Amino acid sequence: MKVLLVEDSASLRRSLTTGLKNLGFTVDDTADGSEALSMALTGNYEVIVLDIMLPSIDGITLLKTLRQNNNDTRVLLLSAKSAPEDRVKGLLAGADDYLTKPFSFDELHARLLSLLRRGTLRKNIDKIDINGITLDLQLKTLRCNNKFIDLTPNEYKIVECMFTNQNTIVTAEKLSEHISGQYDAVSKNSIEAHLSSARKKTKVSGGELPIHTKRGFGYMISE
Amino acid sequence: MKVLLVEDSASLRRSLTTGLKNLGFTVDDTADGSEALSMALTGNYEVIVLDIMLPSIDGITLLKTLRQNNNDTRVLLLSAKSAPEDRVKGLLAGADDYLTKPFSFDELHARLLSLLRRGTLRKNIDKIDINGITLDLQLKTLRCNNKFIDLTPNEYKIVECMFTNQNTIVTAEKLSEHISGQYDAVSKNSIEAHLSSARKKTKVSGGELPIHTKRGFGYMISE
DNA sequence: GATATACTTAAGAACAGCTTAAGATTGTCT
DNA sequence: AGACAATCTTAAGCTGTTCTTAAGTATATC
Repeated sequence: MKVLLVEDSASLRRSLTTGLKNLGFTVDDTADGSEALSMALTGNYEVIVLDIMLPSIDGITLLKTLRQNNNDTRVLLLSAKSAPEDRVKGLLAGADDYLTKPFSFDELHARLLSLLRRGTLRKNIDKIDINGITLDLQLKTLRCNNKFIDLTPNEYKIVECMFTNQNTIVTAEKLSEHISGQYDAVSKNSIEAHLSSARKKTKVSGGELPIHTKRGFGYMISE
Repeated sequence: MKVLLVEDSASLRRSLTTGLKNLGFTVDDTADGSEALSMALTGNYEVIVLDIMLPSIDGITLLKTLRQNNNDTRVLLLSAKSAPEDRVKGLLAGADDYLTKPFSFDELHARLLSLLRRGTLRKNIDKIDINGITLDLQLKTLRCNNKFIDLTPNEYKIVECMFTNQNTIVTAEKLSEHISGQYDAVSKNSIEAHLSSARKKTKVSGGELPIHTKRGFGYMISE
């Protein structure tokens, strides 16, 4: 698991490097912005931990340049600023997560793991295929045996949420939130009804929706 | 916003207490470790500011005990030592942040705010392996010899509680509370039945649950 | 070996999830 | 605005699973 650490404080850089190496990561590090950029573009890293304050090129500019070059390595920004507008600016520039100094090493570790776990990259993937059932995120449709399956908006959102969260248990509450944007706006029974309908439609087309019920816990797509 | 301040120096304790109260926090304070522990377990605090050097129980031990009791109140450690290994030790024991004496009051303030703001991420371990039996906290499942063992919700919760409290005797009452969230909602016999079933299921998969009965006291996972 | 404690099993009660259909809501078209 | 279609929500019945209880069996400790 290759990590690039870009941080200009020598002591912090050193302690993070050793900490991450102890956890089994392969770590390259640099203090310099322009060096970091060339490393990022060529080094094939899983994650970049990027400080905003840097000599030669600042972190935000570096990140933007990276994204303009269609590089979608996941980036975790480090910053001394905690103002919400800075956070927003960082995320708009294409950061995947944001951590404010001072932070605990454990928190950095936790966030790195969560970034690495996120199977799907931020950049526009447009199709997800699972066992011959294809979800087209652009066309908002499901395909199976070359037949298009028409889903209603809520049915689609349920399937989308499941397809983008493989190997994770997704609770009914989470699906509800994904549908409406608010907590608990859509009842559990309503979700059951939508899912039931979506399953039926795929069955009619000769397929089977790979969404499995983990009774008592939620739903899951595995493998 | 309730804060528990644990600090044995009377003058520092007094000045921090008044300072925090002026900032609008509700502050309880104590100089004694064992008193602090009982307060922490019952007082429902948002944050605990904890000095390491204390009479009766030291801060690290206190913190570990707290975490063993599944209490995940955020903890900011105070220490006179600045050596990185002390910092690491504190964070490993379950601290959320670490501050070295001497510190400015503004810095304490800033860190408290940052602790309160962030959703506690410390609990992000997702797998626990004991003697070849792996508990997956994400997938809510148990693995053994590469076979998945499906547990019912209550069986899972019992195993989870035991796996996250190694080297500690866990009473039936505690398991009951972990299952239901309330005191004494699930009978002892019911827990025995669930545990029996979980043990049977692992045996069928060719393994053995490492949960041992401490007759008269409760259950324990050792080593 | 007696006794208390823990384990196992089986049966009924309670519950979670699925399905269907009916009523409510929303949006669109004339 | 009113009518119509599509979609969403809710309720009710059904099924299979899980939980609890209780009675019988096993086991540790004295």
